[in-house]
Amino acid sequence: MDRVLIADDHPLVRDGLRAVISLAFEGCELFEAATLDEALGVLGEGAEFDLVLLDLNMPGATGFDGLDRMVAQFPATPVVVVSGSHTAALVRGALAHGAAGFVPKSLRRSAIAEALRAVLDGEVYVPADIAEEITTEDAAEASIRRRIDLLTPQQRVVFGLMVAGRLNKQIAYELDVSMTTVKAHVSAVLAKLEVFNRTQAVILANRVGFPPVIPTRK
DNA sequence: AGGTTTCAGCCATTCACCCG
DNA sequence: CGGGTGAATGGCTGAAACCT
Repeated sequence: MDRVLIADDHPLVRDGLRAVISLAFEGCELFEAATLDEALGVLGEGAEFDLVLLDLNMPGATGFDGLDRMVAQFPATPVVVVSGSHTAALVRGALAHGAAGFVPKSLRRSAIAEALRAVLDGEVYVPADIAEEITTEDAAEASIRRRIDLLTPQQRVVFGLMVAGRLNKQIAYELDVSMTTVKAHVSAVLAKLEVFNRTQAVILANRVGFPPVIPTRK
């Protein structure tokens, strides 16, 4: 590893990363940036970088847009996200936006060095515990989708209206059937989704992005 | 025949309202 | 304020009609 850019607005964090990298990768040339524009400027100077360590929350960047801009402008440079928080959703989002790895700031020095080596070897690095959490979540969501697949077409329509927040009475009106019919469909949906009430069903729907049904009848 | 859709009837819970 | 009452709503079950 020859050239690394550390992009973080906190000098203390930059110092810490600098110490870890210079210890683990002897002779490595280190560059620093405190804002997103500064980081993009350094990368745009021409010389190739082996790695960028990017903080998601820097001046000029909110959410994943800083990562997006960097990946779009320098697709050949691996970007490792360095973050203070490390929820499964955040890690998943970072990877989806093109990050080559995710390193929590709470990680041990040796683990950070290992993570950077893994990325240099072409791997996508995620801490083991978070990877496990993501795998578990993926399995749970797959299970929800399997259960939703069991619904009949009419049950899916009713479910969609439930997700849209409609009462049984409103669903009955929208579909031009009796309320008891709607209740039967709702009961079938709850049984197939293995939940006890519509609130839990709607939560499952939102978790996997099941679309609400927008009624057409006036 | 078996699955889907529809319905009536029933019970439980929640909430607003009224009355003492 | 607390208890009784009725309406609204959610949910379950059994049964009939319909479709493939």
